[in-house]
Amino acid sequence: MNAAQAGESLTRSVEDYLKTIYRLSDGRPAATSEIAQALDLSPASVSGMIKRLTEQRLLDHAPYRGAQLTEEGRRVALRMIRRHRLIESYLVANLGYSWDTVHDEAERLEHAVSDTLVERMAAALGHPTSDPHGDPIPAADGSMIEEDVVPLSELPAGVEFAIRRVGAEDPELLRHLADRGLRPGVTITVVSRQPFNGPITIRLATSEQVIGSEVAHHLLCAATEGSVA
Amino acid sequence: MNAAQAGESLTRSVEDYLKTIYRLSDGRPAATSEIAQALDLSPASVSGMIKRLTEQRLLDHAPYRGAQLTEEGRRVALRMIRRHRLIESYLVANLGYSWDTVHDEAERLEHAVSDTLVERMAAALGHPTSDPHGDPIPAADGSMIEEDVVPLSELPAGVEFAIRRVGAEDPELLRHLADRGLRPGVTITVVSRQPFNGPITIRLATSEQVIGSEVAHHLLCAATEGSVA
DNA sequence: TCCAGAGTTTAGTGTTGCCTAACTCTGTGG
DNA sequence: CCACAGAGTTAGGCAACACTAAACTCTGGA
Repeated sequence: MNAAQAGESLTRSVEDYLKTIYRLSDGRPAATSEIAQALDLSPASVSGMIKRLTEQRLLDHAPYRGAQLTEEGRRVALRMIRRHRLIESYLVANLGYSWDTVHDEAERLEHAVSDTLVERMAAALGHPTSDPHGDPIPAADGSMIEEDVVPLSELPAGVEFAIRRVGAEDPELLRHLADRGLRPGVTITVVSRQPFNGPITIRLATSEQVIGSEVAHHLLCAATEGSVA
Repeated sequence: MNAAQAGESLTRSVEDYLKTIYRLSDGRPAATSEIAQALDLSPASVSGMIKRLTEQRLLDHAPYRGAQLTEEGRRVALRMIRRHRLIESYLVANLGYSWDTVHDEAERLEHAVSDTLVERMAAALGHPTSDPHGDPIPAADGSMIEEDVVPLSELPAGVEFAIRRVGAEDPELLRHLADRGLRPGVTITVVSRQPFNGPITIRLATSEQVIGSEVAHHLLCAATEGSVA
């Protein structure tokens, strides 16, 4: 018997740790210092929590080797991500939030909503598969389809692509992008690119834009249906 | 400078204490044991919290004499009650909740939502003044109009009244009432009443019902427009 | 291969908020 | 008018989580 299956509610802290470790682990274990930085805590605090979570079988941990989610830990993390993204979607669709302001609200609500409420919101939205930033919403069973995407900064010129996801939370950046019509679903073509990470010129349906490479990094794209496979 | 004005967030516990003490105080201070019973905590824990809240100027407390909200404490309590009732209203109106299931969900959400979200929900509902149970929703400035009501158990026979509020949280009782069409807004007339707290017969628009005095206690009524003042 | 610095863990504290056990106060009945 | 039941408080613990300071371990470069 483990904590989550026993229906014991995990604390907000625990949920945040697991979510963060999920985000940081890309196959490899997450380093203590990485986690500390992401959560704005001291490494010592993280070390302590890692120990507790390892005892609860939510993490696997070898000292000095970083931490990795167990199957159960991953389950919890994906549940939190599902909640977060569905809440963001709901707030944008029904309560007048814009994509640059939903994050903080969802961050708090994700720890408070019941499964029932999450599923009601999902149903009200027609069971969406991605959130306002284009990030995929894990299914209730924990499965998630991660589309292959390429940062706009690495796109070849002259080929049509669609923006799929915007990998950013910073409200200012998000507003900057929204002002320029750069959102998931929008079709773009790189016209030209300057060397040394210089600005990139792209064509949208009705305009041309010049954007910096920093910004272009956050625009994750995939080939459109119509383009060459 | 006090805690709430400084924008420091109060803990969930503190918010619950203040809300409970508001509910229990009817002019008089709330007894430690009353609070303990309401929150399902030991009297010792409550004593400790009362001390801390008194230091924070959220309560006035004379040892062995119970606790009372300060102006600031009342402000916090009313804010929580506003949140709770608006959340309940929103969930019932927009997310398929029924009045017997909303309480627990609202109980958790009220601590997590931002003022922005609460006000968006209020706006989406058209700024309602009462929740699904008929309880008045405090205004954003903390003002609340408490209508004078009389329990159905004490109503005179033969005069038309309207159910205004249902003073109960118990889901079973709420379902029992809903099944019989006994909700806020419904017009009723007491037909007869048996002595010794016996059952009461009431007439509704299209039916007659016999209800126990226990249940009748929770149905809070007021004279209808049309009836004699 | 060794060692310096980066990274990690341990040790010791503080806060919140809960508990039980033991004590103290209050008010009422005899 | 005083003792005693019961309400209220204090004392002492514990668990979760955070911190700083100090000790330890790992690794890469000379």
